[in-house]
Amino acid sequence: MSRFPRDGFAATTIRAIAHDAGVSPGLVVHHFGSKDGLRQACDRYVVGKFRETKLAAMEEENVTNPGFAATAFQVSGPLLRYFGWALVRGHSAADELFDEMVREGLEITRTAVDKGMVKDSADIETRTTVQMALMLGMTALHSHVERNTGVDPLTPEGMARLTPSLLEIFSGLFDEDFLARIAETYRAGAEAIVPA
Amino acid sequence: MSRFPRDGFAATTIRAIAHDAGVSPGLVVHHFGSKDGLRQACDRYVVGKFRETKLAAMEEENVTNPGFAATAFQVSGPLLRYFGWALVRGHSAADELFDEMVREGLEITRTAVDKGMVKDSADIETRTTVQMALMLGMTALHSHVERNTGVDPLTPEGMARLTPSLLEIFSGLFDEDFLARIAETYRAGAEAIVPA
DNA sequence: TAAACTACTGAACGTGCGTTCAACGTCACC
DNA sequence: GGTGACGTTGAACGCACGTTCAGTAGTTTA
Repeated sequence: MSRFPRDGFAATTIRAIAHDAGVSPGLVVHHFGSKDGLRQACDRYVVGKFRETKLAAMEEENVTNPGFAATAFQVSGPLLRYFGWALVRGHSAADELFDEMVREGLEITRTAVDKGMVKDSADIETRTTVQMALMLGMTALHSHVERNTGVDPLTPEGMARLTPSLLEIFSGLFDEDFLARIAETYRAGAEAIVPA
Repeated sequence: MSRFPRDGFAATTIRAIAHDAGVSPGLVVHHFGSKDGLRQACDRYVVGKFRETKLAAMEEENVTNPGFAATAFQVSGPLLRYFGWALVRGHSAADELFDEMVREGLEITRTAVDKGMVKDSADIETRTTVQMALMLGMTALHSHVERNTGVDPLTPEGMARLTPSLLEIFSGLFDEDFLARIAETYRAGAEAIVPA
């Protein structure tokens, strides 16, 4: 999980993974069938964990638009790093999760529009998809954000530090009162992570 | 340039590239020194082309915030696809171009803020960096946008179709009059690409 | 005309990879 | 105590890769 996004699939050898785990290369194949089987197992694990956290976040009704940002606080860095990698590489499990997130984001947005929290759109499906791609795309480029701001967006501290900017950028989507409310929610969340 | 982003670096063989070009594997090495030399030559070419287009776009003062969107209309798909790939893989040439784009974006934004076109921020550096990562990150996830909307954001048609959503999403950053003005500019640009 | 250079080939080399497999120890179960 | 299943090893196999190199043909230079 840590080697694949860092070194790439082909450059990551079964031997290296086995060495990390303190076992023999043969055992890795014995358990996962092949190198690709191991990658698929990683996919399943990461996507599963992501899904869990996402469900938990939605149950708390801790959802705003983009719903993702609320989730991101609670998903650990390596998981996000792997998910970003899998998205760029087009792994089917990651594809499905992306589509699922778009569908859920759409549902959430529609509800929020009905309640007057989020502004309507001539093409809400496209807007939601683009928004999801923007947010997840930024996580895929986390290293560049880190180099230019000094904080890694894949850490809770980073997310807390970057949220004010994200809220400014997306502010046009929200009703003013609602924006003030979620800004306050985020501020409280951020302070819990990085005490002022 | 087309194989690296599509198949990955390691999965792309010199033999396959040579076959595409109708030459022998030896010749590829003869010209570029090594496989990595070829990759660096691709980097240089793409980054160079990108920089040219970017400069041209700036000279026309066809710059809005995000300055990138205006450029994107004019950069071809394969170039953007390669740049997105290089960004995710952290090639040094792509890193440098990203940082350069952030610096220029910052300059443009500051000018626009002074003119009252774009709203000010408590942390304009961070906001601009995040904005750039969002836009370029979306291009790295172009396949997911295509799957969910039916249009490839890396084509002029795709950009034209997605721009209304992008303008909605970023609308909070702009002065209202200015927003109406760039919406009109984009509409004209889009119609030139995809006649209504 | 001779020499040097350049573009290019195709066979060969060595390496590191994913994968296979026979063998071994350790349990649980009958 | 015997038997089978399981986790594990390490040596070995075969393959595909990046790279090398001697050689050829055509073109430029002197």
